[in-house]
Amino acid sequence: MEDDSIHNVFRFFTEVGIIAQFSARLIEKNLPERITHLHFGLLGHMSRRPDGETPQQLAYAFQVPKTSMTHMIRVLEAEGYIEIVPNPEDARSKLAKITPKGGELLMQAYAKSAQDAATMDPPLLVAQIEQCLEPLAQIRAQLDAARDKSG
Amino acid sequence: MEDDSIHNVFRFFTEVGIIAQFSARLIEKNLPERITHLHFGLLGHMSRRPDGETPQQLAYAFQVPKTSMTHMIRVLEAEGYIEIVPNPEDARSKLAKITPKGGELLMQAYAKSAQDAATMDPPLLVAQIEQCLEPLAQIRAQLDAARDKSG
DNA sequence: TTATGTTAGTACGATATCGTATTAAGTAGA
DNA sequence: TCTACTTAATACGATATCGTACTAACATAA
Repeated sequence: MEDDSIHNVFRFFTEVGIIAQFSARLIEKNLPERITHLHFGLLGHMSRRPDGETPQQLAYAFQVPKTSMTHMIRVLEAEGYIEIVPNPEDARSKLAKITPKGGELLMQAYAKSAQDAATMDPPLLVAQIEQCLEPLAQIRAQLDAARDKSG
Repeated sequence: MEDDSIHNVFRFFTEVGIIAQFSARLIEKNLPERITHLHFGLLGHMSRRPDGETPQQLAYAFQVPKTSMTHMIRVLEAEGYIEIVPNPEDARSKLAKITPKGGELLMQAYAKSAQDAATMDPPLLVAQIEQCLEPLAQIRAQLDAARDKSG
């Protein structure tokens, strides 16, 4: 790879890192005390999987260690946003499912954050976001594929 | 803002979040035990500011609480990657400067990560990266501006 | 100069992250 | 059905994050 390309890759990662941090804050401003953007992501993930997922699957999907996922799940359960039920297919395992209260939280936070985003400079922002959405999705898919090979 | 646009904003944040997490891991694989991608970012930042910056400025630049920055700086200093000197302009304050050892670490980690990125399978989509670099920079600038208003 | 308010950094404590080791359950071969 | 191996989740401990409260230094006005 050429020097210029390498430089661009790092610059890309830097921009992406800053934006990610910003979006995390944007979301967390509209979430209760102990709930983070990762919890929000978990709820969104589960809302698309009504049958529930195992902690293992969730840890993989969010690329965090299993022990961290154990802890996050406990917090969500303690607050009533999800419920943990035994996994009928495997007695070692469990299934985490979103509750109505969790769905409620998800929608509320979504709506409020959308409101916040709308008060910036929507026309410009929206145009630029739409401009990089496809390339970003492709890059992410690529990184996912690379990660599956290396672990 | 329209429903579609809102949806795209969230999708954008999701993609960006995943990519950011990936790049963090990519870098941290090439850093010593206690050093994270945020420390790496700090060193890069300081390398462009040979006169040093105050913890306050660093906390603002990286959008972390002051107390978190205090801790990060301590780790970097304990490992010899930066040095802390009194701020001649303000006796309450300090200046953090990168040391030669810190510059060394920065370059090594940069080189190794570049190597990793270059040899990735499947190969990185450099074209797509370059395609969204400009829009991303503009989005980031816009978010920076919004943040300055709200704190 | 004193009084009042602001700012830089940190001590401290609550909680979060995550690596290592452990337990319980599943699986496969002899 | 043993035995050995693998896997899901967690207990535990070290370290990190970050909110609150504090101290010391600065600034401003009277």
